Amino acid sequence: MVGIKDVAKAAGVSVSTVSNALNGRKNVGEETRNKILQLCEEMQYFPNAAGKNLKSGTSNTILFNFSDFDRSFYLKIIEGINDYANANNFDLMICTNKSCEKYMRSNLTSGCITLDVKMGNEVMNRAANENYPIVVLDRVLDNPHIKSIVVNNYDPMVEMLQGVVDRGYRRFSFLGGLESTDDNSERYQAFLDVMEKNSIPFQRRNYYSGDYREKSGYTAAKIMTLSGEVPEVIVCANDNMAIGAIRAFHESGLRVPQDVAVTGFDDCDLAEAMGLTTVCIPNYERGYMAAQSLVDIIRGNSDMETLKISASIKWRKSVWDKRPRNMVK
Amino acid sequence: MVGIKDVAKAAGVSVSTVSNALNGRKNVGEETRNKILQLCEEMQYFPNAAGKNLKSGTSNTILFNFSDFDRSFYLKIIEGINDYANANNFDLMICTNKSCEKYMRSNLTSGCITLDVKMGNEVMNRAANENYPIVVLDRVLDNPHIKSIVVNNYDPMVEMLQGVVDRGYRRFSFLGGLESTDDNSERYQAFLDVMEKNSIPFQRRNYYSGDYREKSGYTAAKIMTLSGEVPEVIVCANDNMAIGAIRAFHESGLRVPQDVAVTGFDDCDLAEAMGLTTVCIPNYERGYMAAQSLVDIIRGNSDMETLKISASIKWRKSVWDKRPRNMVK
DNA sequence: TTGTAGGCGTTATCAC
DNA sequence: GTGATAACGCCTACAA
Repeated sequence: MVGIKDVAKAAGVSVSTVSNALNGRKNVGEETRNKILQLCEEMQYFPNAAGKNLKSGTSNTILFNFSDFDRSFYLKIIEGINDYANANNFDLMICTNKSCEKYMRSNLTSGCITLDVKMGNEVMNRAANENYPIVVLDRVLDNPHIKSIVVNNYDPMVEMLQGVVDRGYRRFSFLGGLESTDDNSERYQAFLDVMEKNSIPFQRRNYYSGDYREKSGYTAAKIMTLSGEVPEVIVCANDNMAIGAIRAFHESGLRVPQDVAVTGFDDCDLAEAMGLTTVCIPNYERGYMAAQSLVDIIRGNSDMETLKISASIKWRKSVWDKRPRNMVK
Repeated sequence: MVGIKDVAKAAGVSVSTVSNALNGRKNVGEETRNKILQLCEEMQYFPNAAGKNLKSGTSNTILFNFSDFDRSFYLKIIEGINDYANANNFDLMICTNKSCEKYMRSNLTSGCITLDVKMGNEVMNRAANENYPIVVLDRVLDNPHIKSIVVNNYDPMVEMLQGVVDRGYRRFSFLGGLESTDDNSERYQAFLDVMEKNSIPFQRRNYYSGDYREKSGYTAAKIMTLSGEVPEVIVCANDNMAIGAIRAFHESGLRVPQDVAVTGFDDCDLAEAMGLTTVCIPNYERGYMAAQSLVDIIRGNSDMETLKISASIKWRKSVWDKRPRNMVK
């Protein structure tokens, strides 16, 4: 590995002159600078990030952390982050839960965006400080150096479910996601409130527990069909589980929506193709805004208020209108 | 930021003793060790990766580089890499093209896996050496420190297209991907060879240029419909473009496969849902094998032979059997 | 305009 | 068992 020292020796100057030349400082003679730059080229010198960061303590790099490879919208979020970062001269580094703390707590990065159920609150609270801001998605933390960006789950869920009720559905089941997540609580609360508002009785045994993954939706739906407890509509806490459920119903010979309707949440790629009625979360924009917030904070413009972003409803064929005059459609 | 030095001061010992204690060396007294460990806990000490790497020159970390957020199979590849890395005590760090060279050339990582059309060969050739191996997917490079893992495009493409011919199709169009890629050349060559073998004339004007993205497939299909040059079947160099084409055909009122059949390549998530006939690349396994190869090389077991992995065909409803007796189906 | 020296956080070597 | 001390590659006063 060729370092600044080797270049200095080759150029017959000191290391500081090389450093100055490379960093575009003006206290270097025209001739010297050219010679150094040319040598760097020839010798294939490349600055070592470790050494650089260690000294300067600054990196212009943002870290993104995730650990769930099942949900393709992560790519959209990364794309949003990447676009904002690139446009603002920040580098992007991505890691999974396992090595996240390592990169947060070593001036290799200037701040972190995290969207990872496996990431513990303690880890974030330990890492965040006035020099290291964190933006967390889908979770609200009470820490002056951590900004939250959450989706407004409640309102669109209420709106969608009221629409389902209005279309004539009465017998509901709910398929929940990870119960430790705020997302799941809010979506479930919205569900309960709509039930109550419309005086539709709901029994806890019609709540099925899932983990947001397709397989858990599949399993839940299998259980329903085997036990003969298939509802008129199954409301899922996310699309993946809804898709798993649809697959299970199809395998059991049940038609969606004729025999059972299904709703999701997220609007993932597959949702459109499968005709799933769902709530659309603007993921690219979420990533972009997260990066924007983080860079703002790094630059000292600290708005740490929780940001709530809104979502919209996509009506598709997994729910139809049960009311008589529309049956034909 | 609390460092080893602060802990040493608090414990009333020297920095070397703290370092020794933390790294589990046996030349530290039982009592001293306990006191140090407890202090680290209390003071929330966390080792700084930059300092560590700078000194040790080793990192047990593998780098993955990609830049295309349009293709969801990247998540599967990442998952494969992550699983192998975790199981073998390697950390995973992911970056996009922009900052890749920085992380390759600064002992923060021990090797790199790259799958990125934007990554230039020169960059890889500069970075790879006996201490820094690279595994590159979908590209073959002539460099003793770079191992290639490629998909056998040719054989499954020939097999699939022969099947299409056997089903009675004769008027073909080909929708190509980025022409600089080996993948595209091989897939196209397979196409040409099947045409020739079956004495089906193919004119170059029925080759449409795309860039692997959905939009380019959409555009190409729009052009076909508008110019009235819709073939019996359109063979696409990947799924994304095939999906774009299907969308365009549907918008123009054409049915798939009744009015026009479509084939893809990749077997992305959407392919199954949309019923696209395609070639299935085992992505999780690809990622896993790439990580395995890289770790092997890092550990000195250097098999640098190009690895060719095979793919399988998925017959779905975007191609049906045109021959009379099966028309009904 | 250029060079010297100290330090960023860590580990390794070698005295004690 | 423990502690100085010198590196690793780079940057930045400050001195020349």
